Amino acid sequence: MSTSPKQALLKEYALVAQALAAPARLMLLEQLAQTEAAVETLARKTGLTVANASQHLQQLRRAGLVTSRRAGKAVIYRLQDARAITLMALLNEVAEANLAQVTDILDGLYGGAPAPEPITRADLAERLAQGAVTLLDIRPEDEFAAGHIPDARNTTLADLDRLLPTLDPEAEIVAYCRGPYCIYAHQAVALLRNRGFNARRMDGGLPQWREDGREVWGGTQA
Amino acid sequence: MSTSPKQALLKEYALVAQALAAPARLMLLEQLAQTEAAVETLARKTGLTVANASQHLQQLRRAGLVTSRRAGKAVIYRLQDARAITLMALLNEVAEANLAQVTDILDGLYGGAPAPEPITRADLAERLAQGAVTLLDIRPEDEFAAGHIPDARNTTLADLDRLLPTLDPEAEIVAYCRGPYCIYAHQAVALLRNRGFNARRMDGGLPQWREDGREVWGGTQA
DNA sequence: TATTCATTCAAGTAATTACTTGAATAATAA
DNA sequence: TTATTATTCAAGTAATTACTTGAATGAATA
Repeated sequence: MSTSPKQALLKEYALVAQALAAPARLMLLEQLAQTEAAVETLARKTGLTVANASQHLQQLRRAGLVTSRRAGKAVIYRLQDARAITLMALLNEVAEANLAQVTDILDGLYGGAPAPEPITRADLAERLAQGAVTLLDIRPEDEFAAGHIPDARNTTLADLDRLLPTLDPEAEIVAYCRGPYCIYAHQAVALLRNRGFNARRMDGGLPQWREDGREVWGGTQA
Repeated sequence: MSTSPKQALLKEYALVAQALAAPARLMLLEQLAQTEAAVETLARKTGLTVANASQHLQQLRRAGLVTSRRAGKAVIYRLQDARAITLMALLNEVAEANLAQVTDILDGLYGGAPAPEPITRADLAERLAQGAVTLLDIRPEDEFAAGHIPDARNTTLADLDRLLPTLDPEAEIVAYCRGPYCIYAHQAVALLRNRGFNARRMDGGLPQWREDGREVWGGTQA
């Protein structure tokens, strides 16, 4: 009886925010926003040790953001609350709008030039329907396989050079990757613009496209 | 050059989440969502020491959520990014949806009965237009003066008893306070229902009503 | 049953965080 | 100028956090 209900509630809300307050956990959530996955997979993708990833995932679970189930020897984690995606996007928006460091880093990806405005998902959907864009999915093959925007071509950054000769120099190119934290799409756009292509980034990534309720090809995520 | 751009960006996003990850700072933000205020005022309202409040406010400023300006001897803090209000509401939603402790505490406010469903702001606006509801603003007088929902009557919890005889026992009563973290409205509704009144809580508080773009009376907040 | 593999637990360390106290700064008023 | 008031700064302490390492658990396979 030492804490008031108000104090107790605030502590719970802070617990949710706390879960989002470490780079390691943001990486894990970004990964889980693509598709559910086992601990070992998540650890490998994020560069964390397995024990460390496990502990972070448990913290996310305590905050109600993810759940887990056993599948044989493995434990599969998945997003429990879709609001996690919205929360992550908001953190990104607040940081981009108010923190000079963030715009500096993003400009740095374009060699110091200001980052070009992204195309909105609504505009992209329209231009895709007209067949007016070449869409590139800059994520590892397994994430592409687990779900991607219709008609997107999958390539990693490393393989992008090889793809260049097959791209129409006149066409509009749009690149996307995991979401607002992912810099692959930025890097792809920077490279393409350097080679004279008309390239832009999609605002957000696949999780946001999915959240919009738009069509997704591949995968079986509920 | 020891950190990649990705790492650096994640650290900034985590900084924003970190700002929300302490009960003290959530209280300050809740207060700032009512109206801008000086450090001493915020410290008094939240029960923090002045030095401690000042330090928390500086942390919120570093995260880009608030700004400050000098006004004579005082320093006035105010919300810098309206997304802070959305973020706080989302933390509340995630916690209510997924953390058993939270529903337990909320039910506790009603003596163990499940917390009654709140009325949405849209529904409330409609019923207010019909003159079909008595609306109670359960916040301190100064916050009411700084802005409130049209036609609301201001009362503190302590004074509610005295107000009871003037309330129509047949009328529908709606109570609201500071926002999703504020429990005054819960407590007022619990008391009113105990006395046989037909009372409900409004979903969210004044900041959410304002965010909706609805009319607000009093105050001069931009 | 014993072995293997994936995950979690437990203990330890270094770093960070919240809060306190008292002094320093900044603007106003006497 | 000196005094007053509001805020910030600086230093110290206790508590918490992230990460590592190695052992323990749980489920599947040989």
